[in-house]
Formats: sequence, structure tokens, C-alpha cells
Amino acid sequence: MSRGRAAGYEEQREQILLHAARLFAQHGYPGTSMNEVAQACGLSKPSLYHYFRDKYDLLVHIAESHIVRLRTLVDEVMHEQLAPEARLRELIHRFVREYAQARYAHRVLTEDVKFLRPEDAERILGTERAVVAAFAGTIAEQWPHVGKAQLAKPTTMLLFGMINWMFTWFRPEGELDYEAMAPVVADLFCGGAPALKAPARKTPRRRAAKAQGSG
Amino acid sequence: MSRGRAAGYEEQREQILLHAARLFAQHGYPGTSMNEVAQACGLSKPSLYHYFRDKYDLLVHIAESHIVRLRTLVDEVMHEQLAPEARLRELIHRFVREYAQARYAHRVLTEDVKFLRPEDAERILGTERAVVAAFAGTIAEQWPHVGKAQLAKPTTMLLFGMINWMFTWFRPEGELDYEAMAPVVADLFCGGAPALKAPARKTPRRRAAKAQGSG
DNA sequence: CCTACCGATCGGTAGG
DNA sequence: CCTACCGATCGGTAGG
Repeated sequence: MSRGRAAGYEEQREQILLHAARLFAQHGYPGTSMNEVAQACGLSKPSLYHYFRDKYDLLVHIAESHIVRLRTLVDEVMHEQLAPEARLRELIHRFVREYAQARYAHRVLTEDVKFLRPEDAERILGTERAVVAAFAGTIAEQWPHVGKAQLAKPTTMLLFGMINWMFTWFRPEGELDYEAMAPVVADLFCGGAPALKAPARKTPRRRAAKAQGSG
Repeated sequence: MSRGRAAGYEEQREQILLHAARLFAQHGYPGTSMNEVAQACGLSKPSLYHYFRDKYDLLVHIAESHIVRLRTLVDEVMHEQLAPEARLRELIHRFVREYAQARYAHRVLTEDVKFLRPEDAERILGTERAVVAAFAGTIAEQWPHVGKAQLAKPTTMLLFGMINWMFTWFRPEGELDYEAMAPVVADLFCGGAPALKAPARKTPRRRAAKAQGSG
């Protein structure tokens, strides 16, 4: 089998996706040209189009393969038969590690979903929802009052906010720093969850404020 | 003085910034054309250029006026002579309210800083640092063990992560929902802070892993 | 797999 | 001469 410069078709595709994810993360999806991607890969533009149909194809593959890895990771942890809090801590730790080693793909997933076509967005957000449900279920199991206050999903999103945000400000150097932050996030969340109270329900207004005109 | 259609110069500029912020937030800075901005404002493109020198000028004004409002807000709270925890809760509440009413500008600030030129990024990130320092100082004051464990700034960023992330998933309708989440965020953080422990320090490696080549 | 291109649209500005 | 714009089109470059 061929190796080295003449990498196999699938290996070349993986390399292209890594370069494209980095460029999309750094300059945004619309701000990245296919010329830039080709150059980063050491390919001519026509060669690049040999591996991927178009620019959008790169975006879908980056987002989908990343969220599928996250869902696989969740499935693995759910089969470990851990007590709820230990399971949540394990989920947090593994997510932080996964984000650290795939931070460009993760940024693309979180910032460029808005460029996905409805059919792709639906499929990918559906997988995201399954991931959120696993976290929320574990939280409701460990702290029943949180579930009863309808706060399991909102607090799951706060937890994701903490984890996701780490990757917008932490120095890229030293992935061990991310690892060290995982227990900090877990301690903050698990320590704070018992203090959660049901939020004040707003009076059932007939209608929300008038919607802003969309362009 | 003239009113109505013939709005004043400054009023027209404010309207343009609101429309541009919404479009940048929805399609990204590079993904938004000046034609779209002009159309959203009901102006011809030459008219748009009468109010702003170029597209970049819009970006800088959106980001800068938003961060300046946040810093003003921080200054106000710091002059209220509140006890540390009450001050932190007030900061959280006001930030959530500010983000809710300026969520497009906020998304631009968080997602499109990467398109700022170094001199503008430096100025704007400098103001951001002052905001972070106010939060971190309050946290270290209320929970001295957090400050001693060098966790005041990292946990401030986790707190910002929770708040910022709310605006990427919450339904745009009903800004009162944001208001209801402010005490949830505050309870989670204030409840969890006492549980924080100093993270395991990694062994003092001579050098971090080799830096990745920047494009 | 490269050179050479296309239809269209980009950010920005001309004349009037 | 100023302002506040318009219809039309500039030079370059995008994705393909």
C-alpha cells in the first residue's frame, strides 16, 4: 500500500478536513476560500475538488464527524454503570479531553452551524439533542429537585457553556491545562447544583414582545 | 429640528449599526455583504457609505460600543458599595439583561473579534480585560480560597461561558426568560464556589508541545 | 493534476 | 457651495 506523500484517498480526505477545520475556525466559513484550503493542504484547487464536491461538503463532514464522535463518547460512558455524579464527572472529563484534541472542529460545530442547510442542521442538531439529553438525565437523576424545577436542560446548557467557552480563551499551548480545568468545572457544577431553586415563573403573557422584522 | 423619515445623522448611524449587528450575528462578518446591510436599512449602498467609511468601520463600532457599555455597567455596580456576593449577583443580573437587549452586538463581539485588526483588537480586548478583572476581584474577595488557588480568572471565564452560551441556544422570543436565568446562573456559581479546590499542577514541563504552524 | 478560465458577486466609488 | 442621496459601474476576486 502507498504511504508518505502519496497518501491514500481516505487519509488525504482526513488531512483536508483537519486543515479546513482549522481555517474555518480561524477565519469563519464564509471568510475561508477554497484556494486557502487547497494551499494549506499543498494541493491545487482542482485536486481539492477531487476529494470533496464543494466547500459546503467540507463543512458538513467537519460538523457531523465531530458530533458523532461526541455521541459515541456519551454512549461509552452510559455503559459504564457509574453512579450519577461519577457519570457526570466522567462525561465532563471526556468532553474536555475530546474538545482539546479537536478544538478546531469543535469551534466549527459551535460557530458555523448557522451555515448548514435545514436538512443537515436537523440531523446534526438531532444528534446534539441526544447528547444534551444524556447530560440532563444524569443531572436530574443525581439532583431530583433540579429535574422537578424543569432546570435539567437549562443547567446542562450552562454546563456546556462553561466547557465550550474554555476553548475560546484558553491558550492553545499545553493541552494539559484543559485537563486540569475539567475537575474545576465538575466541582463548580456539582457543588452548585444543590443550591439551585426553581426560577420565578413569569406571568403568562398573552404574547411576547413584537418580533423584530427579519431581513 | 427635522424628525421622521429624515432622521438625524446620529440617529441614522445608530439604526445602521443595529441592522449590521443583526446581519453579522446571523451570517458572520465575512458572510454579510454591504448590499444586504444597505437593503436592511432601506438605503442605497452609496448612502450607506455616507454614514460609514467601510464595512470594517461597522464592525469596530459594533464591538467597541458594546464593550464600552459593559464596562460602564461594571463601573456603576462597583460604585454601589455592595457586599461581594451581592455585587457579583448584581453584575450577573445586569450582564444578562444587557446581553438580552443587545444580543446581536454581543454575538458580534464574541464571534467576530477575530476579524479586528491588531490595533483595534488590542483596545477592545483591553476593555474586556478590565471587565474580567472586576468579576475576578469580586470572586476572590468573596471566596479567598478561590483567589489563593489562582482560580479567580479561570472561574470568571467559566461564569462568562454560562452567560454567553445562553444567547446561542435560548429562544429569541421573550427576553424575560433571560431574566429568569440570571439567578439560576448566580445560584449555581455562588453555590459551587465554596467547593472549588486547587487543580492538580502539572509537572513543570520544560516546554509545551511544539506550536502548530499558523496560516 | 495544472492552466486557464466562466458567471456572479464582492467591497467600494464614479458622475450628476 | 453644501447636504443627502440616486442609478450605474468601477477594479478585483469569490466559488466552481
